[in-house]
Amino acid sequence: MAAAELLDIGGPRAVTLRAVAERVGMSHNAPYKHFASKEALLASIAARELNALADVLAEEGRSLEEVLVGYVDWALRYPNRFRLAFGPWDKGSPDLNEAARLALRNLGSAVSRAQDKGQIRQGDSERLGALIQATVHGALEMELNGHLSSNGKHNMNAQDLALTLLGMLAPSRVT
Amino acid sequence: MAAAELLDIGGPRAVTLRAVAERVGMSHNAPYKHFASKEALLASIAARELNALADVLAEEGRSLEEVLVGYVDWALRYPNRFRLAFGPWDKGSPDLNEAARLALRNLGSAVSRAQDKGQIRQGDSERLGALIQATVHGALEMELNGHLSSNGKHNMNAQDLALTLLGMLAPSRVT
DNA sequence: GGGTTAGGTTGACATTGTCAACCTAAGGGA
DNA sequence: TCCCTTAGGTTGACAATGTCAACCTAACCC
Repeated sequence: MAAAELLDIGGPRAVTLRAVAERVGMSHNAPYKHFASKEALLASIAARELNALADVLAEEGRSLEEVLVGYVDWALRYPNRFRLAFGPWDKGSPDLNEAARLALRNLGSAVSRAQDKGQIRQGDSERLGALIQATVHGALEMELNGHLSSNGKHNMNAQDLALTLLGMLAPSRVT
Repeated sequence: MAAAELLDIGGPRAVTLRAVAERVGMSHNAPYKHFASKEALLASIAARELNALADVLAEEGRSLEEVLVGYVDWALRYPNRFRLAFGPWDKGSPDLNEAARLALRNLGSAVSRAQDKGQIRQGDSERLGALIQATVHGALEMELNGHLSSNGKHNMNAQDLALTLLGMLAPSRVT
């Protein structure tokens, strides 16, 4: 997808319908033969990215820790794709919402697996999964927006925070 | 600030230089006498909002739990201000970064106070603070973007997740 | 009193999303 | 075989928007 490349190179501002059209060697209105609007185009690549992310998260044989690190790596490598995929979607297209749900569900199942293996404490796995999602998501957003490094002396990063949370979720010996 | 009102009413798309100017009863170029660019205007209201948030977080006599709930309430009441304040700032203006640091520092001191009172476990307070920040931030963003309610059966919300995290950070009895 | 300047105005321009009208070639039924 | 639909593409136009330049005016200071 040409739009995703533009997004990677020049950020969201560079993703203009005309630039996308030119990049594919077509006239400025060609995109409208494939997408109803710019919003639709963006939603399309967002869904694409979310599905790719879901695949990564679903790879078998990975521990929860590895899954989280993979997630963080992906987001840091493609910050703009990450922001687009999880950004605000006024009228979420059905497949976009579906992809988001799938990605989060795959993360949730990794959490369940970790619980089964006794790596993190028992309890409402759905809530635990949401908690981990929120933390990783927030840590990523803060790191990407520079709200983490500017914070304290030892510059923290999203991966640190994710693993810290995992440590705190370790099964407490007595509680 | 007229821009903030436009932001509340019509979302980010409604915040246009010309609309702001018209709302103040001036010509379409008047804003340039006060702000160098639209970016600068947005950064200005973002800094304003962050300072207001910092004040709320700094109110004395509030427990960490109350501080977090206040934070969540503010973000949910003014979603667009929240997104703008913590959004990506390419070239962060100095006062904007300063305001962000202040808000986060106030949250951090609330964390330290909670540690002193024995409400949450000891340990690197800076890291714990960042962890809480990340979780609340991520939970808010997910709730605002509809990634939380669409997730599971019991519809979770940001406040739930924040309080859940606090519960997990309670001092473990034996560890 | 004259000049500087903060604040405001009008006019213009490039960019960008979007709509409308037109075109063309592929294919499918009559 | 011929017509007709249609997917995909093109050009031209338009409104909205950020931004620049030029001009204007009143206040204020030396």
